[in-house]
Amino acid sequence: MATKESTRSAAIDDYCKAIYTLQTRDDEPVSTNALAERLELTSGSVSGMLRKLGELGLITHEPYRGVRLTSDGRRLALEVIRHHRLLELYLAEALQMPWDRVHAEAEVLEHVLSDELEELIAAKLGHPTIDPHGDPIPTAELEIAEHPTRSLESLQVGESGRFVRVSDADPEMLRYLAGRGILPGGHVDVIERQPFGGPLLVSVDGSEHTLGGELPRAMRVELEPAAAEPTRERSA
Amino acid sequence: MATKESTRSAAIDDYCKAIYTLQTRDDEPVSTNALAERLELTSGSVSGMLRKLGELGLITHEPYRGVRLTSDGRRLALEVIRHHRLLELYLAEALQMPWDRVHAEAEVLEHVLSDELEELIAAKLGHPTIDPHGDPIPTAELEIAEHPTRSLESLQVGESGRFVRVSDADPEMLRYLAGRGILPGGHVDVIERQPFGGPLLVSVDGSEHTLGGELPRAMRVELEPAAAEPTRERSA
DNA sequence: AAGAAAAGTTTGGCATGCCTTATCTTGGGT
DNA sequence: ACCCAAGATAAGGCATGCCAAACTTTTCTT
Repeated sequence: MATKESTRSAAIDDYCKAIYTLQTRDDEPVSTNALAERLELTSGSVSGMLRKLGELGLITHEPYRGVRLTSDGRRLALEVIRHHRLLELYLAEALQMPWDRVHAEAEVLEHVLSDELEELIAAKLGHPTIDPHGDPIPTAELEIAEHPTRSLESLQVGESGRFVRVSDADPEMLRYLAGRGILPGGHVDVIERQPFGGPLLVSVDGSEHTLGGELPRAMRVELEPAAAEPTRERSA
Repeated sequence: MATKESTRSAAIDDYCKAIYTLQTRDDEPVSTNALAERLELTSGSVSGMLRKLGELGLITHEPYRGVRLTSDGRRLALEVIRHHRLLELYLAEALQMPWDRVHAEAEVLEHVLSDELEELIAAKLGHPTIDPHGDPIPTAELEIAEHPTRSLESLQVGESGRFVRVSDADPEMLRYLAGRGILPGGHVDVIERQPFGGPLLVSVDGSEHTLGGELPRAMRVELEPAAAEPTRERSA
Protein backbone atom coordinates (compact mmCIF):
# COMPACT_ATOMS: atom_id res chain seq x y z
CA MET A 1 0.00 0.00 0.00
CA ALA A 2 2.76 2.37 0.83
CA THR A 3 5.21 1.10 -1.72
CA LYS A 4 5.29 2.22 -5.29
CA GLU A 5 4.57 -0.45 -7.82
CA SER A 6 7.85 -0.01 -9.65
CA THR A 7 8.48 -3.68 -9.05
CA ARG A 8 9.86 -5.10 -12.20
CA SER A 9 12.71 -7.25 -13.26
CA ALA A 10 13.19 -9.55 -16.17
CA ALA A 11 12.64 -12.51 -13.86
CA ILE A 12 9.41 -11.13 -12.43
CA ASP A 13 8.17 -10.30 -15.90
CA ASP A 14 8.91 -13.80 -17.04
CA TYR A 15 7.18 -15.44 -14.12
CA CYS A 16 4.04 -13.42 -14.63
CA LYS A 17 4.05 -14.02 -18.32
CA ALA A 18 4.46 -17.74 -17.79
CA ILE A 19 1.72 -17.86 -15.19
CA TYR A 20 -0.57 -15.91 -17.45
CA THR A 21 -0.01 -18.23 -20.33
CA LEU A 22 -0.43 -21.39 -18.34
CA GLN A 23 -3.43 -20.03 -16.53
CA THR A 24 -5.09 -19.06 -19.78
CA ARG A 25 -4.42 -22.38 -21.45
CA ASP A 26 -6.62 -24.23 -19.03
CA ASP A 27 -8.40 -22.07 -16.59
CA GLU A 28 -6.99 -23.37 -13.35
CA PRO A 29 -4.43 -22.31 -10.82
CA VAL A 30 -0.95 -22.90 -12.08
CA SER A 31 1.16 -25.53 -10.40
CA THR A 32 4.67 -24.93 -9.19
CA ASN A 33 5.96 -27.74 -11.31
CA ALA A 34 4.35 -26.51 -14.46
CA LEU A 35 6.06 -23.20 -13.91
CA ALA A 36 9.36 -24.81 -13.07
CA GLU A 37 9.26 -26.80 -16.24
CA ARG A 38 8.31 -23.89 -18.38
CA LEU A 39 10.95 -21.61 -16.92
CA GLU A 40 13.52 -24.39 -16.74
CA LEU A 41 14.16 -23.95 -13.07
CA THR A 42 13.95 -26.24 -10.07
CA SER A 43 10.71 -26.33 -8.19
CA GLY A 44 12.48 -25.00 -5.15
CA SER A 45 13.53 -21.89 -6.98
CA VAL A 46 10.02 -21.36 -8.19
CA SER A 47 8.57 -21.80 -4.76
CA GLY A 48 10.88 -19.14 -3.44
CA MET A 49 10.09 -16.73 -6.18
CA LEU A 50 6.38 -17.28 -5.74
CA ARG A 51 6.60 -16.10 -2.18
CA LYS A 52 8.16 -12.93 -3.44
CA LEU A 53 5.54 -12.44 -6.13
CA GLY A 54 2.92 -12.94 -3.46
CA GLU A 55 4.45 -10.25 -1.30
CA LEU A 56 4.48 -7.97 -4.28
CA GLY A 57 0.79 -8.56 -4.72
CA LEU A 58 1.18 -10.05 -8.16
CA ILE A 59 -0.17 -13.46 -7.36
CA THR A 60 -2.26 -15.26 -4.81
CA HIS A 61 -0.66 -18.42 -3.64
CA GLU A 62 -2.50 -21.09 -1.79
CA PRO A 63 0.32 -23.34 -0.66
CA TYR A 64 0.22 -26.73 -2.32
CA ARG A 65 -2.65 -25.54 -4.46
CA GLY A 66 -1.06 -23.44 -7.12
CA VAL A 67 -1.03 -19.76 -7.97
CA ARG A 68 -3.21 -17.29 -9.76
CA LEU A 69 -2.37 -13.85 -10.94
CA THR A 70 -3.98 -10.97 -9.12
CA SER A 71 -5.32 -8.18 -11.25
CA ASP A 72 -1.97 -6.43 -10.81
CA GLY A 73 -0.14 -9.54 -11.89
CA ARG A 74 -2.39 -9.95 -14.84
CA ARG A 75 -1.81 -6.38 -15.82
CA LEU A 76 1.92 -6.86 -15.63
CA ALA A 77 1.74 -10.01 -17.71
CA LEU A 78 -0.37 -8.34 -20.33
CA GLU A 79 1.90 -5.36 -20.46
CA VAL A 80 4.90 -7.56 -21.09
CA ILE A 81 2.99 -9.54 -23.67
CA ARG A 82 1.91 -6.35 -25.34
CA HIS A 83 5.49 -5.22 -25.45
CA HIS A 84 6.61 -8.51 -26.86
CA ARG A 85 4.06 -8.69 -29.61
CA LEU A 86 4.32 -5.07 -30.61
CA LEU A 87 8.05 -5.45 -30.82
CA GLU A 88 7.82 -8.57 -32.91
CA LEU A 89 5.52 -6.89 -35.31
CA TYR A 90 7.55 -3.73 -35.40
CA LEU A 91 10.84 -5.44 -35.97
CA ALA A 92 9.41 -7.55 -38.74
CA GLU A 93 7.48 -4.79 -40.38
CA ALA A 94 9.45 -1.60 -39.91
CA LEU A 95 12.90 -3.11 -39.92
CA GLN A 96 12.41 -6.22 -42.02
CA MET A 97 13.97 -8.37 -39.39
CA PRO A 98 13.61 -12.01 -40.41
CA TRP A 99 10.97 -14.07 -38.66
CA ASP A 100 13.21 -16.35 -36.76
CA ARG A 101 15.14 -13.62 -34.99
CA VAL A 102 12.27 -11.39 -34.10
CA HIS A 103 11.22 -13.48 -31.15
CA ALA A 104 14.58 -13.57 -29.44
CA GLU A 105 15.06 -9.86 -29.88
CA ALA A 106 11.64 -9.06 -28.50
CA GLU A 107 12.30 -11.33 -25.56
CA VAL A 108 15.04 -8.98 -24.45
CA LEU A 109 13.51 -5.67 -25.35
CA GLU A 110 10.13 -6.36 -23.84
CA HIS A 111 11.56 -5.87 -20.37
CA VAL A 112 13.02 -2.51 -21.17
CA LEU A 113 10.49 -0.82 -23.38
CA SER A 114 9.18 2.40 -21.88
CA ASP A 115 5.51 3.20 -21.98
CA GLU A 116 6.27 6.06 -24.21
CA LEU A 117 8.18 4.10 -26.79
CA GLU A 118 5.54 1.42 -26.64
CA GLU A 119 2.94 4.00 -27.55
CA LEU A 120 5.01 5.41 -30.40
CA ILE A 121 5.53 1.98 -31.84
CA ALA A 122 1.89 1.10 -31.51
CA ALA A 123 0.91 4.31 -33.23
CA LYS A 124 3.41 3.71 -36.00
CA LEU A 125 1.90 0.33 -36.62
CA GLY A 126 -1.62 1.68 -36.59
CA HIS A 127 -2.53 0.15 -33.25
CA PRO A 128 -2.51 -3.40 -34.50
CA THR A 129 -4.48 -6.11 -32.78
CA ILE A 130 -2.57 -9.17 -33.85
CA ASP A 131 1.12 -9.85 -34.14
CA PRO A 132 3.00 -11.58 -36.96
CA HIS A 133 2.31 -15.01 -35.52
CA GLY A 134 -1.37 -14.34 -35.26
CA ASP A 135 -1.36 -13.80 -31.52
CA PRO A 136 -3.62 -11.04 -30.27
CA ILE A 137 -1.92 -7.91 -28.95
CA PRO A 138 -3.38 -6.50 -25.75
CA THR A 139 -4.57 -2.94 -26.09
CA ALA A 140 -2.94 -0.06 -24.26
CA GLU A 141 -5.64 -0.55 -21.65
CA LEU A 142 -4.49 -4.14 -21.45
CA GLU A 143 -7.58 -5.71 -22.81
CA ILE A 144 -6.97 -8.74 -24.90
CA ALA A 145 -9.21 -10.54 -27.32
CA GLU A 146 -8.58 -14.18 -26.62
CA HIS A 147 -10.72 -15.88 -29.19
CA PRO A 148 -11.03 -19.54 -28.42
CA THR A 149 -9.08 -21.61 -30.86
CA ARG A 150 -8.69 -25.28 -31.59
CA SER A 151 -5.74 -27.12 -32.90
CA LEU A 152 -5.99 -27.94 -36.56
CA GLU A 153 -5.62 -31.56 -35.56
CA SER A 154 -8.87 -31.47 -33.64
CA LEU A 155 -10.91 -30.46 -36.67
CA GLN A 156 -13.11 -33.01 -38.35
CA VAL A 157 -13.37 -33.44 -42.06
CA GLY A 158 -15.62 -30.75 -43.41
CA GLU A 159 -14.92 -28.29 -40.63
CA SER A 160 -13.18 -25.11 -41.53
CA GLY A 161 -11.88 -21.97 -39.94
CA ARG A 162 -9.27 -19.30 -39.99
CA PHE A 163 -5.68 -20.25 -39.32
CA VAL A 164 -4.77 -17.85 -36.56
CA ARG A 165 -1.42 -18.89 -35.22
CA VAL A 166 1.23 -21.42 -34.52
CA SER A 167 1.38 -22.21 -30.84
CA ASP A 168 4.42 -20.84 -29.11
CA ALA A 169 5.36 -19.05 -32.26
CA ASP A 170 7.89 -21.69 -33.22
CA PRO A 171 9.95 -19.93 -35.85
CA GLU A 172 10.95 -23.11 -37.63
CA MET A 173 7.37 -24.07 -38.18
CA LEU A 174 6.37 -20.60 -39.14
CA ARG A 175 9.09 -20.47 -41.73
CA TYR A 176 8.12 -23.83 -43.09
CA LEU A 177 4.51 -22.83 -43.35
CA ALA A 178 5.26 -19.44 -44.78
CA GLY A 179 7.38 -21.11 -47.41
CA ARG A 180 4.26 -22.92 -48.54
CA GLY A 181 2.08 -19.88 -48.48
CA ILE A 182 0.33 -20.88 -45.28
CA LEU A 183 0.09 -17.72 -43.23
CA PRO A 184 -1.93 -16.60 -40.25
CA GLY A 185 -5.21 -15.29 -41.51
CA GLY A 186 -5.65 -17.97 -44.14
CA HIS A 187 -8.89 -19.87 -44.51
CA VAL A 188 -8.53 -23.56 -43.81
CA ASP A 189 -10.77 -26.44 -44.87
CA VAL A 190 -10.16 -29.96 -43.70
CA ILE A 191 -10.65 -32.15 -46.70
CA GLU A 192 -9.44 -35.49 -45.49
CA ARG A 193 -8.02 -37.06 -42.38
CA GLN A 194 -5.91 -40.16 -42.63
CA PRO A 195 -6.44 -42.60 -39.78
CA PHE A 196 -4.05 -43.50 -36.96
CA GLY A 197 -2.80 -39.98 -36.49
CA GLY A 198 -1.76 -39.69 -40.08
CA PRO A 199 -1.54 -36.45 -41.99
CA LEU A 200 -4.40 -34.16 -42.85
CA LEU A 201 -5.28 -32.98 -46.27
CA VAL A 202 -6.36 -29.39 -45.99
CA SER A 203 -6.95 -26.55 -48.32
CA VAL A 204 -5.57 -23.19 -47.31
CA ASP A 205 -6.86 -20.22 -49.20
CA GLY A 206 -7.65 -22.50 -52.09
CA SER A 207 -4.47 -24.52 -52.43
CA GLU A 208 -4.17 -27.98 -50.97
CA HIS A 209 -1.56 -29.18 -48.52
CA THR A 210 -0.81 -32.33 -46.65
CA LEU A 211 0.13 -31.60 -43.09
CA GLY A 212 1.30 -34.23 -40.66
CA GLY A 213 3.41 -34.78 -37.60
CA GLU A 214 3.52 -32.01 -35.06
CA LEU A 215 2.24 -29.42 -37.41
CA PRO A 216 -1.52 -29.93 -37.08
CA ARG A 217 -1.14 -30.04 -33.32
CA ALA A 218 0.71 -26.74 -33.25
CA MET A 219 -1.52 -24.88 -35.64
CA ARG A 220 -4.42 -23.04 -34.06
CA VAL A 221 -7.61 -22.45 -35.89
CA GLU A 222 -10.47 -20.17 -35.07
CA LEU A 223 -13.81 -21.61 -36.06
CA GLU A 224 -16.51 -19.62 -37.78
CA PRO A 225 -14.37 -17.17 -39.60
CA ALA A 226 -17.52 -15.18 -40.28
CA ALA A 227 -15.74 -13.51 -43.14
CA ALA A 228 -14.56 -10.73 -40.85
CA GLU A 229 -11.39 -9.21 -42.22
CA PRO A 230 -8.38 -9.61 -40.00
CA THR A 231 -7.06 -6.26 -38.81
CA ARG A 232 -3.97 -6.49 -40.90
CA GLU A 233 -3.14 -8.80 -43.71
CA ARG A 234 0.25 -10.25 -44.30
CA SER A 235 2.23 -10.42 -47.48
CA ALA A 236 4.22 -13.48 -48.43
CA MET B 1 42.91 -15.65 -23.22
CA ALA B 2 40.75 -18.55 -22.34
CA THR B 3 37.67 -16.57 -21.49
CA LYS B 4 35.19 -15.30 -24.00
CA GLU B 5 34.82 -11.59 -24.22
CA SER B 6 31.14 -11.62 -23.47
CA THR B 7 31.86 -9.29 -20.59
CA ARG B 8 29.18 -6.70 -20.56
CA SER B 9 26.90 -5.09 -18.11
CA ALA B 10 25.29 -1.71 -17.99
CA ALA B 11 27.81 -0.64 -15.37
CA ILE B 12 30.79 -1.78 -17.39
CA ASP B 13 29.42 -0.10 -20.48
CA ASP B 14 28.99 3.11 -18.57
CA TYR B 15 32.47 3.08 -17.12
CA CYS B 16 34.04 2.56 -20.50
CA LYS B 17 31.89 5.19 -22.08
CA ALA B 18 32.80 7.66 -19.37
CA ILE B 19 36.49 6.87 -19.61
CA TYR B 20 36.37 7.24 -23.34
CA THR B 21 34.70 10.60 -23.15
CA LEU B 22 37.00 11.98 -20.50
CA GLN B 23 40.06 10.58 -22.20
CA THR B 24 39.08 12.13 -25.50
CA ARG B 25 38.34 15.51 -24.03
CA ASP B 26 41.92 16.08 -23.00
CA ASP B 27 44.24 13.39 -24.09
CA GLU B 28 45.48 12.15 -20.75
CA PRO B 29 44.87 9.22 -18.48
CA VAL B 30 41.60 9.58 -16.66
CA SER B 31 41.69 10.13 -12.92
CA THR B 32 39.66 8.12 -10.49
CA ASN B 33 38.06 11.23 -9.14
CA ALA B 34 37.01 12.51 -12.51
CA LEU B 35 35.29 9.22 -13.12
CA ALA B 36 33.70 9.16 -9.71
CA GLU B 37 32.29 12.60 -10.24
CA ARG B 38 31.00 11.82 -13.67
CA LEU B 39 29.38 8.59 -12.64
CA GLU B 40 28.20 10.01 -9.33
CA LEU B 41 29.87 7.34 -7.28
CA THR B 42 32.40 7.37 -4.47
CA SER B 43 36.03 7.10 -5.41
CA GLY B 44 36.25 3.84 -3.53
CA SER B 45 33.60 2.32 -5.73
CA VAL B 46 35.39 3.47 -8.80
CA SER B 47 38.71 2.13 -7.63
CA GLY B 48 37.16 -1.25 -7.08
CA MET B 49 35.50 -1.31 -10.44
CA LEU B 50 38.69 -0.24 -12.13
CA ARG B 51 40.42 -3.30 -10.83
CA LYS B 52 37.72 -5.36 -12.40
CA LEU B 53 37.91 -3.56 -15.70
CA GLY B 54 41.65 -4.10 -15.63
CA GLU B 55 41.20 -7.82 -15.12
CA LEU B 56 38.79 -7.83 -18.02
CA GLY B 57 41.44 -6.24 -20.18
CA LEU B 58 39.38 -3.17 -20.86
CA ILE B 59 41.71 -0.67 -19.26
CA THR B 60 45.28 -0.28 -18.17
CA HIS B 61 45.55 1.07 -14.71
CA GLU B 62 48.75 2.47 -13.33
CA PRO B 63 47.88 2.89 -9.68
CA TYR B 64 47.76 6.53 -8.64
CA ARG B 65 48.29 7.51 -12.26
CA GLY B 66 44.91 7.13 -13.82
CA VAL B 67 43.47 4.78 -16.38
CA ARG B 68 43.42 4.44 -20.13
CA LEU B 69 41.24 2.27 -22.26
CA THR B 70 42.89 -0.64 -23.99
CA SER B 71 41.92 -1.25 -27.57
CA ASP B 72 39.27 -3.65 -26.31
CA GLY B 73 37.96 -1.05 -23.93
CA ARG B 74 37.92 1.54 -26.60
CA ARG B 75 36.04 -0.80 -28.86
CA LEU B 76 33.47 -1.42 -26.19
CA ALA B 77 33.06 2.28 -25.53
CA LEU B 78 32.65 3.03 -29.19
CA GLU B 79 30.15 0.26 -29.61
CA VAL B 80 28.02 1.61 -26.81
CA ILE B 81 28.34 5.12 -28.17
CA ARG B 82 27.38 3.89 -31.58
CA HIS B 83 24.34 2.24 -30.11
CA HIS B 84 23.41 5.34 -28.23
CA ARG B 85 23.69 7.71 -31.12
CA LEU B 86 22.02 5.45 -33.62
CA LEU B 87 19.17 4.98 -31.22
CA GLU B 88 18.80 8.68 -30.61
CA LEU B 89 18.66 9.36 -34.27
CA TYR B 90 16.34 6.49 -34.95
CA LEU B 91 13.91 7.37 -32.22
CA ALA B 92 13.80 10.98 -33.30
CA GLU B 93 13.59 10.28 -36.97
CA ALA B 94 11.64 7.09 -37.41
CA LEU B 95 9.38 7.43 -34.42
CA GLN B 96 9.22 11.18 -33.96
CA MET B 97 10.16 10.92 -30.36
CA PRO B 98 10.69 14.39 -28.95
CA TRP B 99 14.23 15.54 -28.41
CA ASP B 100 14.26 15.64 -24.69
CA ARG B 101 13.22 12.04 -24.23
CA VAL B 102 15.40 10.49 -26.84
CA HIS B 103 18.48 10.59 -24.70
CA ALA B 104 17.01 8.84 -21.69
CA GLU B 105 15.51 6.14 -23.83
CA ALA B 106 18.75 5.53 -25.68
CA GLU B 107 20.59 5.38 -22.40
CA VAL B 108 18.65 2.27 -21.52
CA LEU B 109 18.47 0.62 -24.90
CA GLU B 110 22.12 1.07 -25.76
CA HIS B 111 23.04 -1.71 -23.35
CA VAL B 112 20.66 -4.17 -24.87
CA LEU B 113 20.80 -3.56 -28.57
CA SER B 114 21.92 -6.61 -30.49
CA ASP B 115 24.45 -6.30 -33.26
CA GLU B 116 21.82 -7.34 -35.66
CA LEU B 117 19.26 -4.78 -34.68
CA GLU B 118 21.99 -2.17 -34.65
CA GLU B 119 22.77 -3.00 -38.22
CA LEU B 120 19.15 -2.90 -39.28
CA ILE B 121 18.68 0.48 -37.70
CA ALA B 122 21.83 1.83 -39.24
CA ALA B 123 20.76 0.59 -42.64
CA LYS B 124 17.31 2.10 -42.21
CA LEU B 125 18.89 5.44 -41.47
CA GLY B 126 21.23 5.21 -44.40
CA HIS B 127 24.33 4.63 -42.30
CA PRO B 128 24.39 8.09 -40.84
CA THR B 129 27.58 9.63 -39.53
CA ILE B 130 26.22 12.17 -37.12
CA ASP B 131 23.43 12.00 -34.62
CA PRO B 132 20.70 14.56 -33.92
CA HIS B 133 22.94 16.49 -31.57
CA GLY B 134 25.71 16.70 -34.08
CA ASP B 135 27.85 14.06 -32.44
CA PRO B 136 29.65 11.73 -34.79
CA ILE B 137 28.42 8.15 -34.91
CA PRO B 138 31.14 5.51 -34.97
CA THR B 139 30.97 3.23 -37.99
CA ALA B 140 30.18 -0.44 -37.72
CA GLU B 141 33.93 -0.99 -37.72
CA LEU B 142 34.06 1.41 -34.78
CA GLU B 143 35.92 4.13 -36.49
CA ILE B 144 34.91 7.55 -35.40
CA ALA B 145 35.56 10.88 -37.00
CA GLU B 146 36.40 13.07 -34.07
CA HIS B 147 36.90 16.40 -35.73
CA PRO B 148 38.54 18.77 -33.32
CA THR B 149 36.06 21.31 -32.12
CA ARG B 150 36.24 24.43 -30.06
CA SER B 151 33.67 25.93 -27.83
CA LEU B 152 31.88 28.83 -29.39
CA GLU B 153 33.09 30.89 -26.45
CA SER B 154 36.69 30.42 -27.49
CA LEU B 155 36.19 31.94 -30.90
CA GLN B 156 37.49 35.40 -31.60
CA VAL B 157 35.58 38.05 -33.46
CA GLY B 158 35.81 37.32 -37.13
CA GLU B 159 36.33 33.61 -36.72
CA SER B 160 33.68 31.35 -38.07
CA GLY B 161 32.84 27.70 -38.33
CA ARG B 162 30.15 25.09 -38.36
CA PHE B 163 28.05 24.59 -35.28
CA VAL B 164 28.42 20.88 -34.73
CA ARG B 165 26.94 20.10 -31.38
CA VAL B 166 25.98 20.98 -27.89
CA SER B 167 28.28 19.33 -25.45
CA ASP B 168 26.65 16.58 -23.43
CA ALA B 169 23.62 16.86 -25.59
CA ASP B 170 21.76 18.85 -22.99
CA PRO B 171 18.16 18.61 -24.15
CA GLU B 172 17.13 21.86 -22.57
CA MET B 173 19.75 23.76 -24.45
CA LEU B 174 19.08 21.97 -27.64
CA ARG B 175 15.43 22.77 -27.43
CA TYR B 176 16.18 26.38 -26.70
CA LEU B 177 18.53 26.62 -29.62
CA ALA B 178 16.27 24.75 -31.98
CA GLY B 179 13.49 27.14 -31.05
CA ARG B 180 15.64 29.91 -32.45
CA GLY B 181 16.58 28.07 -35.57
CA ILE B 182 20.06 27.30 -34.36
CA LEU B 183 20.69 23.71 -35.34
CA PRO B 184 23.73 21.50 -35.69
CA GLY B 185 25.16 22.04 -39.12
CA GLY B 186 24.58 25.78 -39.16
CA HIS B 187 27.30 28.18 -40.16
CA VAL B 188 28.36 30.49 -37.35
CA ASP B 189 30.16 33.82 -37.53
CA VAL B 190 31.27 35.64 -34.43
CA ILE B 191 30.40 39.25 -34.98
CA GLU B 192 31.06 40.76 -31.62
CA ARG B 193 32.24 39.76 -28.18
CA GLN B 194 31.28 41.74 -25.17
CA PRO B 195 33.99 41.99 -22.54
CA PHE B 196 34.08 40.40 -19.07
CA GLY B 197 32.51 37.16 -20.20
CA GLY B 198 29.52 38.92 -21.61
CA PRO B 199 27.38 37.55 -24.39
CA LEU B 200 28.44 36.99 -27.98
CA LEU B 201 26.79 38.37 -31.00
CA VAL B 202 26.86 35.73 -33.67
CA SER B 203 25.22 35.11 -36.93
CA VAL B 204 23.94 31.63 -37.58
CA ASP B 205 23.03 30.82 -41.15
CA GLY B 206 22.48 34.49 -41.77
CA SER B 207 20.37 35.51 -38.80
CA GLU B 208 21.90 37.18 -35.78
CA HIS B 209 21.66 36.00 -32.21
CA THR B 210 23.00 37.09 -28.87
CA LEU B 211 24.22 34.14 -26.89
CA GLY B 212 25.44 34.39 -23.34
CA GLY B 213 25.78 32.48 -20.12
CA GLU B 214 26.53 28.79 -20.40
CA LEU B 215 25.47 28.56 -23.96
CA PRO B 216 28.64 29.62 -25.75
CA ARG B 217 30.63 27.33 -23.49
CA ALA B 218 28.45 24.35 -24.32
CA MET B 219 28.26 24.90 -28.05
CA ARG B 220 30.97 23.24 -30.08
CA VAL B 221 32.13 24.65 -33.34
CA GLU B 222 34.23 23.06 -36.02
CA LEU B 223 36.54 25.52 -37.71
CA GLU B 224 37.08 25.64 -41.42
CA PRO B 225 33.76 24.36 -42.54
CA ALA B 226 35.27 23.90 -46.00
CA ALA B 227 31.78 23.98 -47.41
CA ALA B 228 31.51 20.22 -47.06
CA GLU B 229 27.88 19.23 -46.77
CA PRO B 230 26.97 17.53 -43.54
CA THR B 231 25.91 13.96 -44.13
CA ARG B 232 22.35 14.64 -43.21
CA GLU B 233 20.60 17.91 -42.79
CA ARG B 234 17.99 18.56 -40.21
CA SER B 235 14.63 20.15 -40.56
CA ALA B 236 13.23 22.48 -37.93
C1' DA C 1 -6.77 -46.72 5.41
C1' DA C 2 -1.73 -47.40 5.00
C1' DG C 3 2.11 -46.41 2.70
C1' DA C 4 4.48 -44.86 -1.27
C1' DA C 5 4.99 -41.57 -4.79
C1' DA C 6 4.46 -37.06 -6.36
C1' DA C 7 4.10 -32.36 -5.62
C1' DG C 8 5.42 -28.46 -3.08
C1' DT C 9 7.91 -25.88 0.55
C1' DT C 10 11.78 -24.52 3.41
C1' DT C 11 16.31 -23.91 4.54
C1' DG C 12 20.85 -22.92 3.88
C1' DG C 13 24.27 -21.91 0.53
C1' DC C 14 26.22 -19.69 -3.15
C1' DA C 15 27.33 -16.56 -7.06
C1' DT C 16 27.06 -12.15 -9.19
C1' DG C 17 27.43 -7.49 -9.23
C1' DC C 18 28.11 -3.33 -7.50
C1' DC C 19 27.93 -0.07 -3.97
C1' DT C 20 29.47 2.25 0.70
C1' DT C 21 32.35 3.57 4.58
C1' DA C 22 36.53 3.61 6.87
C1' DT C 23 41.22 3.20 6.80
C1' DC C 24 45.71 2.99 4.67
C1' DT C 25 49.14 4.56 1.03
C1' DT C 26 51.34 7.49 -2.20
C1' DG C 27 53.10 11.14 -4.92
C1' DG C 28 53.57 15.85 -5.55
C1' DG C 29 53.99 20.41 -3.94
C1' DT C 30 56.05 23.78 -0.53
C1' DA D 1 60.94 16.87 5.23
C1' DC D 2 56.11 17.13 5.61
C1' DC D 3 51.52 17.38 4.58
C1' DC D 4 47.46 16.69 1.96
C1' DA D 5 44.56 15.42 -1.54
C1' DA D 6 44.03 11.76 -4.62
C1' DG D 7 43.72 7.19 -4.77
C1' DA D 8 43.88 2.26 -3.16
C1' DT D 9 42.28 -1.35 -0.16
C1' DA D 10 39.59 -3.81 3.01
C1' DA D 11 35.48 -5.26 4.93
C1' DG D 12 30.87 -5.36 4.54
C1' DG D 13 26.16 -4.76 2.83
C1' DC D 14 22.41 -5.45 -0.10
C1' DA D 15 19.70 -7.09 -3.92
C1' DT D 16 18.68 -10.84 -7.22
C1' DG D 17 18.05 -15.31 -8.00
C1' DC D 18 19.74 -19.61 -8.53
C1' DC D 19 20.39 -24.77 -6.59
C1' DA D 20 20.43 -28.95 -3.61
C1' DA D 21 18.71 -31.31 0.06
C1' DA D 22 15.63 -32.12 3.64
C1' DC D 23 11.13 -31.92 5.05
C1' DT D 24 5.84 -31.61 4.59
C1' DT D 25 1.56 -32.20 2.35
C1' DT D 26 -1.36 -34.14 -1.02
C1' DT D 27 -2.65 -37.71 -3.92
C1' DC D 28 -2.52 -42.16 -5.76
C1' DT D 29 -2.45 -47.07 -5.26
C1' DT D 30 -3.72 -51.10 -3.47
